[in-house]
Amino acid sequence: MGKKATILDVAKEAGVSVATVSRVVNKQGGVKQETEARILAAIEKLDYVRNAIARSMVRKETKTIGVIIPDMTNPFFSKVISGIEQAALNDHYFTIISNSHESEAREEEILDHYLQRGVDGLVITTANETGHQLDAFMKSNIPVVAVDRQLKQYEVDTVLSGNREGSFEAVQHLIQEGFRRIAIIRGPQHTTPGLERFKGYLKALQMHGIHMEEELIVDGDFMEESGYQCIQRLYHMDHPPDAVFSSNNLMSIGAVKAMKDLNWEIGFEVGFSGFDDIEIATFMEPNLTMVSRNMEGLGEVAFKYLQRRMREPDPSRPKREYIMAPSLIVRESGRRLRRHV
Amino acid sequence: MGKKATILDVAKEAGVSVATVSRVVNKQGGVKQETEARILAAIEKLDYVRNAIARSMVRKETKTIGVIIPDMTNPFFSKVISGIEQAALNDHYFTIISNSHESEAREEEILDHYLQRGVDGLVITTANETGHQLDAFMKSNIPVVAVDRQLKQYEVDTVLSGNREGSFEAVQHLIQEGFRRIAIIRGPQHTTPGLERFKGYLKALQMHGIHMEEELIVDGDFMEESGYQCIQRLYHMDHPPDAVFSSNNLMSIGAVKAMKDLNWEIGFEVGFSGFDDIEIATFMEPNLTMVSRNMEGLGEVAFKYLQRRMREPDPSRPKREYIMAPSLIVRESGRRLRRHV
DNA sequence: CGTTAAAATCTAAACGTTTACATTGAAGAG
DNA sequence: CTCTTCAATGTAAACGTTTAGATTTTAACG
Repeated sequence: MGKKATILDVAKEAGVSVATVSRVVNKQGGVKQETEARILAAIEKLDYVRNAIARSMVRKETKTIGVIIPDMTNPFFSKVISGIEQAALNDHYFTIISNSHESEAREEEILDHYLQRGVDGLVITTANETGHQLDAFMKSNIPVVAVDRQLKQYEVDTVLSGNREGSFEAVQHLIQEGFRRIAIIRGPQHTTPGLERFKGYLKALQMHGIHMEEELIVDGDFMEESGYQCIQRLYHMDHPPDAVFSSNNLMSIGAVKAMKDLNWEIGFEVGFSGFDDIEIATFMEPNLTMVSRNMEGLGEVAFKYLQRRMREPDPSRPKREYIMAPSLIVRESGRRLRRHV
Repeated sequence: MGKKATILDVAKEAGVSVATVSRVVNKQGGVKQETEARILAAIEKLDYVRNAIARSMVRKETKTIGVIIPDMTNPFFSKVISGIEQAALNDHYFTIISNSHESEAREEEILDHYLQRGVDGLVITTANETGHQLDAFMKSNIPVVAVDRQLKQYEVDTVLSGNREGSFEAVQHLIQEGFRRIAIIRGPQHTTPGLERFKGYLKALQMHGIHMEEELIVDGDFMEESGYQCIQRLYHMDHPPDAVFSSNNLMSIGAVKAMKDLNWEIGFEVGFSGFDDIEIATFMEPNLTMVSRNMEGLGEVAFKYLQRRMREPDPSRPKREYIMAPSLIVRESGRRLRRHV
């Protein structure tokens, strides 16, 4: 196993200059058939493969985009990433992915790495929407798009889902089915999804003339365990709610687990709906009414936005905001069920 | 926004040579306190950030590893990747991830990209265990480790789970609970997990003197839909099985869905167990007995193996094989339940 | 055959680092 | 005062491409 063949080796082998080889490798045309054939043969013979690093060096582009999300183990993010990666690869871009674990420090570390590495673009679901962690990044004029959360300090394209609309529908559905004392398990209020979904909840109550009760609002952190805890809390209240809306997938899982453990029967004793569909939704008895969204689609749009910025860099072009409408999948958990005795 | 500052700009600003700057940036020592301070100041002033591309160019390493898996939307893989990424980032390596969608063509495309990009190592769950898709890759002496599937044509480190042991235990458990006509939904037999899990099934039958029935062996492709179809087929047989073992997570989901649709009551009419735990396992009534494994751990080990090869390249060092033992989580679906009438 | 235009090819600089080796200056030894 | 040593720093080549501009070849035409 000798050294790797370079473009110079190929040039020598084919008896031409490196420029000519470069032209055929890049399919730029302007090379005689015969010469091209000779070069192709040399490439084949020497197992030449073009060094993308050297190429990036002179072209000043890496054909790589960075993606930072809190946790790719969350099905929502893994699907979003999958959408991004798919769209990117079709456009011959690579995707570097890192988990921030919701840690701002980790996020900055990753950003610094990305900066050194020189990604052509960045997709981020930030751990902190109001922070300044992107200062250095912005200075270098690398396009950024925010997904699912906003970047309040910066003017960047953003791809969101209709958080407010989604939770509004889910809660309204509970109301229409006759539930009145509806609790919400909120997500962190300093995040867009957390806050907006709460607003949707409020709006639904208001539109139907239902008085909001402070004690029916409990706070989780978008993780499973907190969903579990919140249900425990609600169940043991003096006047438990007659329905619960959960603000995200992981908390819904925890919530449902708790209800099962408490034998708090969904549909019969308590109504339920939640944001983001989960695998278990269709398996439960009764099955669960959920807000569903096209996660892969979200990722695709994010890449499309990024792509545009990468192709036509123009910092003065105003930022765009894309909001993808979610849909409510009505199943049974939002209905008032009565047991046939 | 002017051009980015280079090491030369910093050198000029600080009134030293690029070599000295390089030395402080790389913390190599041998630089006078005072000089270092001046250089640090210049770096600060110019917002200098070292260009990793140029660095890679001369160091001939990219500090990047490539990961190819069939589908990161599958919770198993997303967890494995998460483990890899975590371990890699701790060691200051980046992780490039691509989905092959079980397509060999896609896989080769990705490999080619990785080759050009020059990853320092590769972790792969290959779409085709007997193919020659890595020929080009191997020529360049880049370390490779296979995860969850083997690379039959190549001598590479491999990280697997105890597929045979896992399914053996799961099936044995069914037997011990009194089931006799146990069907298996197999995965593709040209993959290690597919084949080995089948072998575990056979071994369990054999050890307990149970005669294997051809018709109880049905083939899926590790995807949800095939699990659904297989159950349909089994249910409508003249003599349906009294228990079913499913070879992977996605097929288990499909299987359970089908059983629900058919009203084929798990635990009462039919026993069930499956390889890889799934979220819904604990929510079902009865809940499901499953083989569970430490997926993040699998990823971590994969990186460790890769790391060793990257650090101490020695093609003659024999390949290693790590097999992580799974554990059976006994719940109710593997028991014979009787309804209290 | 000479001229010209177009096509094909070549030359060499540039990209931003790292690093082997060279140089400088100062301290210490004799 | 000269020689040696060592620490600090500098010089320049190398990494493997791309590409603008220069040069050569070919084809076309009269």
